[in-house]
Amino acid sequence: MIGEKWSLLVVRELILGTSKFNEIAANTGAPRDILTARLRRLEELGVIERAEYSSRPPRYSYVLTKKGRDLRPVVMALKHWGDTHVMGRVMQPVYEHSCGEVFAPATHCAACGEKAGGATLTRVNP
Amino acid sequence: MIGEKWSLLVVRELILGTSKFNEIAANTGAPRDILTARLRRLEELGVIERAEYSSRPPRYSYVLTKKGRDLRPVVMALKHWGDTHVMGRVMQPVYEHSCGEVFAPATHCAACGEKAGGATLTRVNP
DNA sequence: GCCACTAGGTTGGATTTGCCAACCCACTAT
DNA sequence: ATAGTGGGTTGGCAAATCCAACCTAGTGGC
Repeated sequence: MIGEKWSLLVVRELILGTSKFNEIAANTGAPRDILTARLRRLEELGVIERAEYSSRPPRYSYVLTKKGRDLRPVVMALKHWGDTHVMGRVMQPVYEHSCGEVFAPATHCAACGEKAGGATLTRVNP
Repeated sequence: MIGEKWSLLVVRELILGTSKFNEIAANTGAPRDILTARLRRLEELGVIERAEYSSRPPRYSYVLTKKGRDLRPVVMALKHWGDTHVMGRVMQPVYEHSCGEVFAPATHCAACGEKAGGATLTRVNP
């Protein structure tokens, strides 16, 4: 669903607050025709919604649905991975947590709240 | 890097413990020639490693490097999203956390350890 | 009234990528 | 002798992508 080229980049842009067609095109580098196709597809999948913010001429802004917003952990985790393993330099922070520190994601167990590292997880039905 | 078609599915398989070419091909559904290209690419990117487990005839197993293993949070988050929003049914569990419960990922702040929800994050330099 | 510019696309044609079935080689097992 | 396994490679075709140019319907400047 979000594995097609450009789709997750579109979601990233919407998470970051971009909402207009041309901005998304510029920030992702996606060709405009492909971008149109992806936006339509993401809309029909219920990941994003199109809101008309002007009629005559018709102008639309794109926003995430709940389903789309729930992809934030995925994008955050991927960004963290990219910062750590791909970019050779420290990236400027994007989010700050309510504790006051720059936000970096850590995966915890939803049931107990403890950090979930390699050894704390065991496969079921191997 | 991992946005090409099949790449992240390959990583998923390796995370789940699959290591042989034919198994990866069967579990992902990727065409064999494309799979070959992806495996070579992931190897040169340092995400996976090829280990010869038999010479004459040469046979290889594929394993994740540290860089590749660090993608687990991404795959976990994506699986969680898919289970919640795409699959209409409850999936059989894959991991169990050391606390004894079925594992579901939750994103916390790496600095303070508190859960990181929508309102606890604020953008820096909007 | 004329020109340039913005926003959100659509179109045509070239290029790239992906898919599939078939084939290959070097073994092993029956 | 035959079939099966493992890890590929090859050729031909279909589909997706890319890019530049174009379109429509406005707005702003002079």
